[in-house]
Amino acid sequence: MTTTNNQGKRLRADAQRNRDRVLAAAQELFAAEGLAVPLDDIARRAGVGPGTIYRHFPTKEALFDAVVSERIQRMVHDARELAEADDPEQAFFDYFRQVVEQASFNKDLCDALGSTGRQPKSECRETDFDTVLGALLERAQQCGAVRSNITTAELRSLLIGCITMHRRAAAENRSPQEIELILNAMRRCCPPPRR
Amino acid sequence: MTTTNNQGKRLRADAQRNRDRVLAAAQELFAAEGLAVPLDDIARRAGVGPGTIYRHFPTKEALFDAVVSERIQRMVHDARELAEADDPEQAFFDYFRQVVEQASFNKDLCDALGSTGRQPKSECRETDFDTVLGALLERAQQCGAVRSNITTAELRSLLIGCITMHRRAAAENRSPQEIELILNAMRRCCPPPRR
DNA sequence: GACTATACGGAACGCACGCTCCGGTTGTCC
DNA sequence: GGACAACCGGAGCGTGCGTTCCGTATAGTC
Repeated sequence: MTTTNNQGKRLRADAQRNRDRVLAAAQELFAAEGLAVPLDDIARRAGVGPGTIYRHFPTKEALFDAVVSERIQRMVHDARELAEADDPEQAFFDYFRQVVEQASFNKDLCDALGSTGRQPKSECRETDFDTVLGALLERAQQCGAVRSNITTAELRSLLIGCITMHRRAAAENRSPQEIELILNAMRRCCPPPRR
Repeated sequence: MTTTNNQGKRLRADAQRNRDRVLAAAQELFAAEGLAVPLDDIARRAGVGPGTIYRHFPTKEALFDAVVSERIQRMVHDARELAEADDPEQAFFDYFRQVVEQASFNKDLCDALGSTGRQPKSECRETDFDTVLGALLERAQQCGAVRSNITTAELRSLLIGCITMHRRAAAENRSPQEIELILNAMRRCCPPPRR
């Protein structure tokens, strides 16, 4: 993706190249370690000095937001596609599972979705995320697949809880069966026996 | 509680008093802010210099462990009492709710229970905690109140997930209804409608 | 009241990390 | 190919925090 500087002009070729490298390194390291990773590590991984990062992003948090925003945007895109699927039930549960798994392997998403305090830039992306999540939920509820007394706020909370559990299960090398329990609990009524 | 120094002798009166003050301040601040609170803050709150803390605890983490261990020990004690209650079902669910609520208001417990990496000293306390949790679970399962296909590891994961959700609900000023959903899901079969 | 081991406070050290600054380099345009 | 603007690397600054050190104060003992 080509980028423009603050005067609206195209970036010089080397600047664009370095910017891409920084973003790639940041994606990798933020995913692995979350916001806690030192900026110098990102610079080293990108083969770049720390100053170069600040040429492109005013602050470490801005870089983090850029990375997270893009990831969330991709998830929102997936949700929009699923929102038109034939089977609202499967769309809902597939998406839930998908987000849990993705966030479980991306510590940056955990940090971003989990924080109740707001990020400056990714806020709008998160609002989008809540919107599409609500849309998937509503459709699944209307067709009777999901309990009608679950709100979007509760769903998001359940999502974050499941992410926590999934990470925990992964750390303990066991399959996250307890998440199935919760998925079944969200269904309309009497879930079938679990195993 | 009177304490002895490393040679087994009783502490001097002022040392004992300061130690108590440090512990009290640490309990307060760790509960509010978790492990992240600066040690100098604890010292100031205790009306003591930083050096004094190090006279009693070799490291900040040791102080944290002391605080958390005591809190966990109290929870273990509660569980042991409940393990002999007449109604295993109520004992189980009461305890679950109680732990969730307590951890929700004590960030130090979140940090300790939530971390998959091990603490050096509180480890044994946590093992105790797993043991009593398992005992409560088993009794509730044997009397048919709780699904038989839930393991202790899964229960603990559910517990931590619920703590996450409870904190989130509290931050959003709503009642954590999604936790009731999970509690009902743990019951043997068809839960009654939620509201 | 004097003596000594014990304990205290707080200044200071070391380190990690976010961020800035500047002398040198490189792309771009004519 | 030369000139200029854009860009780069990395040394270094400021800050916050865990931890240590040492001159001073005080509890316990005779």
